Amino acid sequence: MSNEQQGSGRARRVTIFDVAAASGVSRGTISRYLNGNGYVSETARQAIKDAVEEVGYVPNMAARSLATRQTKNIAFVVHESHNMFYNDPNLGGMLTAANRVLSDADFQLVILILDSEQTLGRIATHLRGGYVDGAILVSVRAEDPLLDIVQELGIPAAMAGRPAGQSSVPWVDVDNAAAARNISARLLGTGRKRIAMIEGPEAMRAAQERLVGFTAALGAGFDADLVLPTPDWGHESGFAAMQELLCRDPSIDGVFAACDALAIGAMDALREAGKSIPDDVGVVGFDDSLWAKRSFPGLSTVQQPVEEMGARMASMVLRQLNGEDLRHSHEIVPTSIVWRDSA
Amino acid sequence: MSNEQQGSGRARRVTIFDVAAASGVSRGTISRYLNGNGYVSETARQAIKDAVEEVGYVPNMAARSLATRQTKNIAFVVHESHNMFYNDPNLGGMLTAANRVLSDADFQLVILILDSEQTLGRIATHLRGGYVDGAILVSVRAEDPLLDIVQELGIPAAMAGRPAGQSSVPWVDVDNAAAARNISARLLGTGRKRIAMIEGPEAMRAAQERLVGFTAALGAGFDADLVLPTPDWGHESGFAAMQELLCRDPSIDGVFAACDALAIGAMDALREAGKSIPDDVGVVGFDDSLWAKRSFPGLSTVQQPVEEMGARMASMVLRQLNGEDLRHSHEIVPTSIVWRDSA
DNA sequence: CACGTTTGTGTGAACGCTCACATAGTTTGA
DNA sequence: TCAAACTATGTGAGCGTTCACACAAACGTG
Repeated sequence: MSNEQQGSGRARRVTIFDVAAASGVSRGTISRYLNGNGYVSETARQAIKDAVEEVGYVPNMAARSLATRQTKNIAFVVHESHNMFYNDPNLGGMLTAANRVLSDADFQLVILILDSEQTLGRIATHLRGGYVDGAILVSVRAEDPLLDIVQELGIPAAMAGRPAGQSSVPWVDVDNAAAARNISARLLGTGRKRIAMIEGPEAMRAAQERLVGFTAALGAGFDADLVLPTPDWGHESGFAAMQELLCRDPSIDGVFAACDALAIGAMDALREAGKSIPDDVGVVGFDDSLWAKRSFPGLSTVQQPVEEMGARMASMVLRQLNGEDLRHSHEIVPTSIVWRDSA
Repeated sequence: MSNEQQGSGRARRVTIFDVAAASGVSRGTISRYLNGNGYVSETARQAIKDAVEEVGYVPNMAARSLATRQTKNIAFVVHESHNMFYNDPNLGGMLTAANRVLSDADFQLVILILDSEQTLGRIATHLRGGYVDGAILVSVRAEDPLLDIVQELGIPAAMAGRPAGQSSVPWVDVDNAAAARNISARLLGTGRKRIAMIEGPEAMRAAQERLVGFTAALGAGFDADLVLPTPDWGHESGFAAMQELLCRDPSIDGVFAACDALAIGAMDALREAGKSIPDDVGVVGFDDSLWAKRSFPGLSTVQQPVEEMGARMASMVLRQLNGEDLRHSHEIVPTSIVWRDSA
């Protein structure tokens, strides 16, 4: 059934020479046929095709990479410590879309997980060692060493989210301010009078931008006392922030949380305080993560066009591979709102 | 700040020859130093170390792979269509653990997503083209072409879950029957009298095994009428199955669902039927997925030792790389129970 | 002190591919 | 009709490593 040699010694690999022998055509022509450049006659074409089939030839990537200096691999680097990898469907969407775009261009996406100093070194080696032709970076943190590495290497790259420091790596991000303004306006439209915002870590750009949108939406109804930053984006922080907000003003009837996890935490706190959602208080979030889908009641939130982002990052890398200079450029993609039952 | 050449032409790569020139030592010695085999004097060692630093040398993986016929890469192949990638924390745990084990052995994990016929072909090429030395397969489906490819190629591999057909690829799985028996017994221990099971797709081994455990736990209290298979593992199927079960016997006071999604669906159906959980009916699931954590009330379920599984698969691959013959072998790992509020 | 061992080093040939160049036949066009 | 294209093919060199082998020095040991 299987035709590989078993047992003693490693079987000699099938090489382009075998195809040459079987087809009666030279290496050069076969290479041209395989890579689709240069002239190959119809007869040769057919002979090669049959020979490839006959001997079971598969090109050796290492040899090809060595000769061409490219691998047809693109890295998708994920910070595991951000933990988004498992909880965040956004990441999955980006992955899928990027994978599709790259596949179409005959590139293979390889995902690298960054979860320790040791891994950082290995990934750096991976990138500069010529395993990949380009990189897509997601969940990049402020002052990320990865960013420096990619920049220094000068390999084609793209990242999700606006970088914290200055960096030449092109990025794609959503219009946080517009999204925040839209969903806040919609929450306002349900007749709420006292709307609070759980801001997220105030040092982070995304949090700041979302606050801008929130402020714009509320206009005169804005009250700085009802905006509370949190140390992180986590569920527990949302819980604590909501408790604090309720202390400040028990009459709060609407909450915009800067991410879904914060919103879920806030809902838990509200429930514990005896508030009903959405009757007493309307809650909206940001991200459209799994939590939003499975929370009770379903969380109204901002849906990020993650597929779009993934696809754009992929094509940014591809374009750079094609010689375009995309340094310092960026793209902003629009969001939409998913309205469920929490407001 | 950055020292790479900009602009015209591609910069010549730094090779082992540059290190040789800078250190006054030959290629051979440098190679021995880098790979840690053979003799290298302390003086040479130091000189090489300095030279590597000085010229900024990083070994070229393609060249190394070509010469050694190995890549130090292990593939982690995921069926995207199973959609577990995004929803299932189990997968994330396996990934992390496998990554850790492989990193320690100086291997790099690369994740490949299988989401179409086209991708299948590409991945097959990737595997046989010599991009990786081995593969870890998760969410393998019955009659998976991937399994055939891996087997035919004869590359070191390991998979999660007992394969449906016969296959020589070693696998790791949980003791489904024991886990099902344990959690069913525990549910029984809460004083339930009429316990139903939502079995899952009855053609699937995991479903069958869990049924065996369930039957064993119930003993004389078992009633075949209260076991219902479903067409798939989805939430909607759980909902429908629960409705059917309630028709058959409205006095049901306990439900064991063969996976969390089914359990969540069942809970929704129970709620709709006016039953309170856990007072009227106790519900338990299987998997400890995100759904279980965020459901309301929190779902009591079986926790799979995913890290353990990931680590074991990784070391299975490593051991095969080391020459061990693991074909037709397998390992069973024990589960634990996470008791929340749904029963 | 001659001889085997251990320690250390350099060199040529792979590894399997692509690319540039050389060569040659076959069309075109003035 | 002869040169300038276009079409088609083969060949040698090179991509950057490792590995086997040859060699050489230093070190016991009988």
